[in-house]
Amino acid sequence: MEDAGQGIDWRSVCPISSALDVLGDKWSLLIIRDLLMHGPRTYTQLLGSGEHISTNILATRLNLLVSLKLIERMVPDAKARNNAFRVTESGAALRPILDAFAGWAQTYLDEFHADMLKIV
Amino acid sequence: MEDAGQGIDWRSVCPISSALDVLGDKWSLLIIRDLLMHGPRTYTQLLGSGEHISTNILATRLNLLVSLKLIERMVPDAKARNNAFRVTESGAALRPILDAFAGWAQTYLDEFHADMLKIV
DNA sequence: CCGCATCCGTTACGATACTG
DNA sequence: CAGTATCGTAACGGATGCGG
Repeated sequence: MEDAGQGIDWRSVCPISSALDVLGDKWSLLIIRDLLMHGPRTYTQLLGSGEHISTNILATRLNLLVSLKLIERMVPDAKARNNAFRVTESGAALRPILDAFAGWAQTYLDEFHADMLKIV
Repeated sequence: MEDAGQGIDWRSVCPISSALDVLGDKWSLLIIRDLLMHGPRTYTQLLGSGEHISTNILATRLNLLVSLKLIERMVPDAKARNNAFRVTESGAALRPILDAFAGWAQTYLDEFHADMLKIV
């Protein structure tokens, strides 16, 4: 499958809306988070990441993120086994956004989620 | 319904994960965007916003965002008719994140979505 | 074993009709 | 105007199977 933006139904021409068409789900940004925090990680390593994503969802998300070039395989033309994923420039550019989400949550979600980590 | 964080199943203690437990969907941040761009807006005005959210989804999201204090009604104890929603401090604090999403999309989604607005 | 794909029950979403 | 009720569809989530 060599499609790219075809997989996405862009709701409008608004850039914010378009960003959410790609990242507006519960898993994509967590995958990016794991790759940014730990460096390259394999499929199985990503499966073990704290929150519990199921196998089919992870595979689907990884394919989408690869097709949109937010992440890539370390060895492009090797077989999947132990061929870790890493962020591209596009994915790495999301780091400030993830940091901002963390700060926002610590400030404004504290009263609703007392167990949340205070320092990252 | 006077619940708050009970409505949310927090997946982990990670602040990023927790932020996405609240905002990790296709509509919540778009509602915040509309309120930040246009100021207070009524239910019907929000319904008319470019992307087409359906009535039940909007009502559900508004209730969740109110319960988590990201938005509030202009006149707390008045009836719903013409009682617009506005962002609280919590919701307003998301403005830099939305701006960052816009910039990211314009830079990295351009090749997949040529019609996207270049300037906001 | 690792990296998925498939099957299937459950949940969320989305469009439309309808109500106070 | 501001929602709720209903119902069909799509996405999710867990279990399992299977090739390399």
